[in-house]
Amino acid sequence: MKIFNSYSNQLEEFTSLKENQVNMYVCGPTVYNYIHIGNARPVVFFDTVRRFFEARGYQVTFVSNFTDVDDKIIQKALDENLSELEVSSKYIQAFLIDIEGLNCKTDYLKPKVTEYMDFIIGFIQDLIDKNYAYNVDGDVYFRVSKIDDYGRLSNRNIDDLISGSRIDINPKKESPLDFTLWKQTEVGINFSSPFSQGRPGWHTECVSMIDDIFKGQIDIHGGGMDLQFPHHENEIAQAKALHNHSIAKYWMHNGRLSFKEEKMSKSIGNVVLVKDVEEKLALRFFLLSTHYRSPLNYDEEVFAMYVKEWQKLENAYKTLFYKLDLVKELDLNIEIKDIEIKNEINNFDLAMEDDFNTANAITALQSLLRLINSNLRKKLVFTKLNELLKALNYMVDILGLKVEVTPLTDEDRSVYESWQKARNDKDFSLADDLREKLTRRGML
RNA sequence: GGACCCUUAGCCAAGCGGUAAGGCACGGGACUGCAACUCCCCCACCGCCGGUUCAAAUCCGGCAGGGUCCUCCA
Repeated sequence: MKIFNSYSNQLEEFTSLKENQVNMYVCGPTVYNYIHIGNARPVVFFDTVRRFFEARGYQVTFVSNFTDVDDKIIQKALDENLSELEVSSKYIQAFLIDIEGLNCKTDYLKPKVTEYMDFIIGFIQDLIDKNYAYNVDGDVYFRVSKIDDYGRLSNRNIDDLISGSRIDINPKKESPLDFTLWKQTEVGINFSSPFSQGRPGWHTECVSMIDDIFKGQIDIHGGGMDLQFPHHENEIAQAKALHNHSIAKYWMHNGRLSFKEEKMSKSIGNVVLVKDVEEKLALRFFLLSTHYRSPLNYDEEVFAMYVKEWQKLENAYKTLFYKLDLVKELDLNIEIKDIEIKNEINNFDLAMEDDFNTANAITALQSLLRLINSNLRKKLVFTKLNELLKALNYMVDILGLKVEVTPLTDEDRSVYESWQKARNDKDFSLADDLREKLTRRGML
């Protein structure tokens, strides 16, 4: 399996640090609002990565944090006259509902900054003790100059960064490149520490959590391309300072999602919230339709195409499943022997192994759908149909596009028979009633 | 000012030196009580100009258009 490693800037063969085990961490949301579809891209993508590793038999430990200490949360709390904790827990709930709708697994570790304060403070103290950080009037900064290959992950050199500076220089910092580990403040939620009353900087939370949870280097650290600099660069700097490693063996970054070629942002007013999207799994389909490192552009017409794609998948899945269940021929444990079907699975796997090329994996899925549909209109061969269903389940589980079906009851079966009979008898008004019933049941 | 990326048919999108996958839409067939679903066929010389090569969408250079980032926040 090949993964594009942002740290080395090239495609690398994947080998896990521990056999059959994948430890991965993905930067999670700052919980001060509902998430938009751009926020959903990394969530859906890395959920798919996880699913693929699991399908490959790896034991995956998946961690993604909630940033629940942050200026925006404080602002929101002030605006709505709530506590920061009330704000963050509201949006954590909302986040989990949203991603569940996108069929993302939610059984992962979800550390929160508020629950990690002691550890974060200890982590910062270690940096100070090792002389990688310094305290100026209660603010603690990281001394970037002590890290020799700072900029490696995001591919930039320090001189460019300094000369390219457009922001007023903070006179407290030794160097404009230094970043905040702890900020002294009594505004909003704050904590006591040996440095001052205040709160931690954003860049230090993920690395602290990884340190505590995994106790060492992890396999994969993921997040949006926009986090590469400075956030991930700064995380690496801290890990290098304390542990002399780059946190993760593989760094993965997904491309941004834009809206009609524009950045999706609240100031432009073009935000599409996940909770407002009706066809959630069509959204998942859409998000996986382009390779994860490429930019992805959303607009209603393009999305409508994927709604159609999703429905096509749904139709084929249901028809196949119910055709088999109708005659009690479902066999979910069948072994796939058919060459043609094996071939599609192989194409699917090759695509996923190629740096998670979901676009090509979807092509294999579509090809399988064509095979399914054409077999459904031929004389039914149950072994073949069961093999097709098994293959479909395999792909759809990995992509997280699972279609909901419920096993039929004998009553369902008799309604179906009556429908067939009515059609044969040319009793079309009865047939239409029954068809309506079957459609509502999801069988047609 | 600096760093970097993208440009493939009406639309979405693979491709990474060997002669353009797939999907949607369109058009033509088929299936069908009506409808939906579905099936088959058809549909591009890859932004422009030059270069390298036996061979380029794929490599190099220039031009045009679009986008991202640059020690503030995520």
